[in-house]
Amino acid sequence: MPELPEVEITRLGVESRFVEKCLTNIEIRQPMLRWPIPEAVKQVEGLRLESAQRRSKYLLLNFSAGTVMIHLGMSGALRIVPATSAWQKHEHIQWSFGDLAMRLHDPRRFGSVDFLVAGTEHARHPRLSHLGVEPFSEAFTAEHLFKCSRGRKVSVKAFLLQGHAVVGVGNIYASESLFRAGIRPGRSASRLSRADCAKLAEVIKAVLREAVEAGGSSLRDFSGIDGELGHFQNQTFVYDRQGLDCRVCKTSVRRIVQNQRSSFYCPECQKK
DNA sequence: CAACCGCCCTGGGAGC
DNA sequence: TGCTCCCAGGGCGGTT
Repeated sequence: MPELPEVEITRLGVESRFVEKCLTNIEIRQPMLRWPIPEAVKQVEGLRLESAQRRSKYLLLNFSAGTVMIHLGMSGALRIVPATSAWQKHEHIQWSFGDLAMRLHDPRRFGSVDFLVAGTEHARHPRLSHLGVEPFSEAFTAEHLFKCSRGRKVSVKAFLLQGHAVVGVGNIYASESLFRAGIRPGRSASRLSRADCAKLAEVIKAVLREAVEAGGSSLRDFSGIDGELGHFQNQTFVYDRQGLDCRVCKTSVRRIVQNQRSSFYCPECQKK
């Protein structure tokens, strides 16, 4: 399930392989993903990939004519393949850089491919304009989290997932961060103290950084562009561990459902 | 605006 | 063995 660390792993892979290379061909096999892939993505054919950026969970591939914006949804991954190799099931689009190509593999097709014409600021794109701050940026502080959570009656878990305050924290890393901060997922965001926010900001950065170092989480579908699996899922404290002993205090980990989504927590370690 | 819910999609697992 | 049902969940759109 691609969250920020998985997208970052993918970005690093694309950057190391294809930046400065010429995108020789684009082939769309399944134009209908989350939204239809716009014809305009073809405009970058024949151009050099200038840089690979990430904003939230979006991968931004910059060319002189514009930016290709890729979202991996919840089952997407980019794969490196020889440009002429046979299409595999669930591979929807191919970007060839000479003999080597990159394909989007996404069984559930919750991912998307969009195009931003050059000259439009990334931040002004409707999908990007309402996003919160990047967790690794200087703007992500305890005070920022505190301010954003004022008046927010939603649970702190839902608050983190919304991405209005900070982006990139999905279901796995929200549960893990709240565990490390000792905060129950069901607690109202509005009731977080300054100290809670300080702790939460600190552990979110740590969890995400550790996940990037672990190559991300490969629970079901995710792998890096060379097929390498992440191993963060083996070191989670609570995520997907309902009924198992808490790694810290041996209490049984609980699973609850919030906003139709699973949350995991230790009732002993998370009392706040 | 906030809160909430339904929907998109497929594979995998449980239960019968 | 195969069927049916349910679940995984990010993000958007509609409603209250």
